Amino acid sequence: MPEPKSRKTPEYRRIANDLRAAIDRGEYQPGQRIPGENDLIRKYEVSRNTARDALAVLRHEGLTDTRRGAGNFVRQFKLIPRPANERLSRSNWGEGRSIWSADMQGRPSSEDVTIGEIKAPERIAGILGVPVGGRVLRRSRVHLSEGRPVQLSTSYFPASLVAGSPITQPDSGPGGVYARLLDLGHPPARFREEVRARMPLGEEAKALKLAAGVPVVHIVRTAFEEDGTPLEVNEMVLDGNSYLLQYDIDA
Amino acid sequence: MPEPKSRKTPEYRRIANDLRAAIDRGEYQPGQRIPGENDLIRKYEVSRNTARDALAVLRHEGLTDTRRGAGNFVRQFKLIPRPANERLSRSNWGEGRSIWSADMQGRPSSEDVTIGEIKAPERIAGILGVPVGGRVLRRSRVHLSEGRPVQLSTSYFPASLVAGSPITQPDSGPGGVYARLLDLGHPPARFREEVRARMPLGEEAKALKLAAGVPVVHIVRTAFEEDGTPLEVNEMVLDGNSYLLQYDIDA
DNA sequence: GAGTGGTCTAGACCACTCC
DNA sequence: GAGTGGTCTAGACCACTCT
Repeated sequence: MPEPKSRKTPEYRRIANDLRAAIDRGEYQPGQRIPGENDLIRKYEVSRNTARDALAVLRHEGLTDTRRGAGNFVRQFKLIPRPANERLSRSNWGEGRSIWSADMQGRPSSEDVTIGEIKAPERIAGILGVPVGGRVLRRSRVHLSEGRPVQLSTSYFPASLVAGSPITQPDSGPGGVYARLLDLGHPPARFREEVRARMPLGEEAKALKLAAGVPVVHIVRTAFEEDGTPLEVNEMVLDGNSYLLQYDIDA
Repeated sequence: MPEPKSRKTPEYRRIANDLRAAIDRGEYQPGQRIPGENDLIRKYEVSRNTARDALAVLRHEGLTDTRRGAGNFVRQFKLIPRPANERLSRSNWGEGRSIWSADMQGRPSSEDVTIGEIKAPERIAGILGVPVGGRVLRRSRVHLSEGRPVQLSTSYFPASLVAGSPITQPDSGPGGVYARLLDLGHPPARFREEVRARMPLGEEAKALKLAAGVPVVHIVRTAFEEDGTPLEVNEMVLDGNSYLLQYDIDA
């Protein structure tokens, strides 16, 4: 067979490298099936576990999807642009469009909205500037794109700030929660987003139907009033392969 | 796709869940060793591969590091803050501090700086507005934090723009390349960063010494002149577990 | 029904660290 | 040297898809 580039590269990695190179060369297009376990067993004369290990490398790199009973398929990445600055500009939410619908080009959708008052978790209390255990309103939702769950979002507000407002209702009305904060006399003036990449927890992987080897983007957004008072903390977990985050910055 | 948890969770997942729960409960602190293959074989009376599969789950979730001959250890996350807006403000690079040293609180370090003129790759040409195959200057470097490689960075400039300037030299001088663009009469006025999360390619994993199951953050930053002319494209690949990206946004 | 991947067992030899 | 994880073999039964 081909020359080992290094005596000590394990067989399963060499096989994985072969397959990856073939994908990069375009021999297997997105959505197409690549050779399966039995193909690799025959071609490379290895045991089943070694063939499996090779395929697992690609799966964990996020290059392929594995479908039981069918095979391994080159994954396709279609990115959802997420222009943070436009999304959060007052001219956007100030005029009856919600942040999320702006995202989806007029095809808003979310499900499993759950709302309730809870005792502030420590990290949220710290950001919102309320006592640990103080009351906060929690709004949780799953956002869909083309029927697929792509984002988990949980917002926290000081309970006293939003009591009795539509923010406590599943449908927060035109312009979303930021427009309602404006109605309450507390328009958000600045936002800060803190972004991390990590692997999903088991629950997140399930809720977002993530394939193995797909990282998530974890965003914590804080909305501030003009005077610097924090109004809302929004924790989001996005399918890392599906999103392209865009930020505009002035020099 | 949906998990048939109704009945049977595979044994290796149950073991992984047990271990994860113990880590979450704090029974194993960051840096501490968790039970190894042999421990699991004895405790759960499973074969070695099943025990290995359980440990692999945690490794691929990024929760543990595996050290050959030593064991599996709870990973510790120390985040490097990366405040994008401050980093890129003119008051920062305009006064002799480089973007990177601002990052590192006065402990700049980078290695393997490679500079050369190349023919513009397609995606770069498209952003910079130069013909495909046109000449661009490429500056590549590896950034270190505490001796550890944490970021790969490759910048592209239209070759004609920067010819003869210190930007073509390994040491671009005080304030870095943005200060030099100012000297050339083309100060950057706006930046756009496009952020994605994905699993590292083999080369990236090696260059950043990434453990298995650690995603990378892929950032493409474009610097624009006041009139919207693109001046530079900087492609960065960051250790996803090490960075906390911070963006400030006005409503 | 044939083929696929998911899980699991019970061995083996090796390279590495130092519990 | 004992213990650890890395790689590999050669079987097995199962659940699932339909290549």
